[in-house]
Amino acid sequence: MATKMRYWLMKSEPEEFSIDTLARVGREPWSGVRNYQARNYMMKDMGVGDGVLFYHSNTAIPGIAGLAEVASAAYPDPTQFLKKSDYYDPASRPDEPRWWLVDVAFKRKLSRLIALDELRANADRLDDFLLLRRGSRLSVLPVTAAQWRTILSLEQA
DNA sequence: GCCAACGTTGGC
DNA sequence: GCCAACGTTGGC
Repeated sequence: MATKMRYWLMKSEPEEFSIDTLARVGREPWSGVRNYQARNYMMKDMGVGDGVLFYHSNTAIPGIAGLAEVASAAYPDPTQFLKKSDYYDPASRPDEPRWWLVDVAFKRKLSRLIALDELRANADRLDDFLLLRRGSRLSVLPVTAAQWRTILSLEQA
């Protein structure tokens, strides 16, 4: 019996890794997450085929730029063991990795960016969307099926 | 276990 | 570049 499909939002700084980069490479290990809550979503709750809203953060107009999907089971983030990596974690041991990730595969770029401002303007239709919570900094967060549908309907507006 | 200091995120 | 919000670290 298939596990129920879930939906997520994953943030990336487009200067580091944008939806266009994902379109070009097709698939990418989501490395560098160093927050336990975000890690737990990837490690414990994600399943292959889950929907992903690809969000551009820390840029002139932050917002949802495209759609992707979870493309692998969780596995240890190799960058935590690479001394030269920005994501190196000297406290993590190979026999007990601290940081896990999933691969993410490109689905499509949205026909237009759905900006954070526009999401805020529709907050009443998005029922406590975690992205819009004050002070929210999570880089991986769950999206409900209803929120997913509402956001995609905004694309046509 | 408390909490001040520090580092990071990310909108603006 | 600023800084509010938040997470982590480490002394005690």
